[in-house]
Amino acid sequence: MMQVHRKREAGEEQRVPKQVDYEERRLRIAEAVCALIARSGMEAVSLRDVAAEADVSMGAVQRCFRTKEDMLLFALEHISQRVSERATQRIAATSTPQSASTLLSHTLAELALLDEESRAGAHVWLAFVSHAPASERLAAVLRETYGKLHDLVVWLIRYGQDTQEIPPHLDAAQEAHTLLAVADGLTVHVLAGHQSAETASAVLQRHVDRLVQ
Amino acid sequence: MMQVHRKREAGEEQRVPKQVDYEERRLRIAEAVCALIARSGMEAVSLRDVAAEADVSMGAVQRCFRTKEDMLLFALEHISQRVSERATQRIAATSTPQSASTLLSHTLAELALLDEESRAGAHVWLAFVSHAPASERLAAVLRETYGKLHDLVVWLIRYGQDTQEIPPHLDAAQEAHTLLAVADGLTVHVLAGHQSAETASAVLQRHVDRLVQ
DNA sequence: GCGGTTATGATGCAAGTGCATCGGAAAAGA
DNA sequence: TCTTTTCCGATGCACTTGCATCATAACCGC
Repeated sequence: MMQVHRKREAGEEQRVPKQVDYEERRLRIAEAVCALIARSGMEAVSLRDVAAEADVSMGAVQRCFRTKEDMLLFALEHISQRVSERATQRIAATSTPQSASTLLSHTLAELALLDEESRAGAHVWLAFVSHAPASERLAAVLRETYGKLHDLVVWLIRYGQDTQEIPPHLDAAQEAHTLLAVADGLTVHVLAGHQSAETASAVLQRHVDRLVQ
Repeated sequence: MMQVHRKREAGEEQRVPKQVDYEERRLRIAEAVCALIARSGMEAVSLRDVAAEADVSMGAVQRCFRTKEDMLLFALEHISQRVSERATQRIAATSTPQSASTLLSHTLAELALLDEESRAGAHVWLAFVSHAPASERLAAVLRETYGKLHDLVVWLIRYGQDTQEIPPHLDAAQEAHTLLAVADGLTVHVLAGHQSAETASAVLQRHVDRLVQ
């Protein structure tokens, strides 16, 4: 504990400083893991390749993470957090109150990871889902994240019901499940090349539209 | 070609017969691959483990498939075919004409791989989707299968429109995309432990119900 | 029967894996 | 300035991987 970051106080002369920011390094490695997964799948992730991708030595990777599984777990937590964060920010950032409909569709589009720069995230996410049965710890993170996202969508639906955009007789939890399922399914379809991102977001939009009627 | 199965005509005395049914062996190996993927993920699939799981020698595996990727490809084609087959059979097997609604929900439940014995299939399918970017050949199979499934659902929807169960103004292709997305999304959710198979099929059922109104 | 053909399972091999170890360099304390 | 402590990155190691090779064993037409 008490991990103070003392790095780079003085003028580090072109050499990497001795004491490095661990948190930053971890994130950097997590990004490298995601890039590798997105490029060649999860089974292509080796400590060496990760180190090379993150442009650090293998020893540094091992220092940051005790085992490979720890590293993968951190990477998953990283992108989980980023996804939830982005979604909630999208909501909180709207200074002018928007309609529940647009809020919903924007949030879900965010969650479906349809835009190009989220493609990698989609890959990583799916890779972890399909790897989950092999690691209970990964599975736990996935469950937790899904739980949070579900709660978020439920909240949005209830908000829509409060503003009378969404029929009050609908079961918010059920609708949230369906919406999340559509989003995830579209993610899969885009990733599998069955749909383009454009048609996918159109499908999503239409589904939300039908909900608000 | 002209691969006649002459195996096991005489009384094979406890020793494996010399000429073996290749097709059967391939299938057996494919099953072993699926079992391994379902149990421990795709990166746990090694030729040795597959051979052990299928209870054949490693040489036999190498004889059946020139490379590991060929093996995986065959396994994917195998389960793809099984999934489509099961779905179409579900439709064709109904001697008494059923309502489009029940046909749709049954077919989609089949495609969502929700029942317990399809769990492994779901795993395998998802593993391949997340592995697809690393192998164009796998991706091609996925696209083709998704295309077929999409056509199937479109056909069902049009059928429902013919029988006036489904409003004629709906775009069958679009609805099919949504339905498939819901099915796949639910597959993901069940696999990730976010939903139980029961709630998932309830969600699916409700979605179909709303379609037919 | 019997050579010829073919399938078989064991073994070899180079490359790659995750992880442990270690010499030495930088920071801290005197 | 000199020890001490911390920490980094390279190397080593035991193991697994996918694939190639090979002697052997079973079937075939003759």
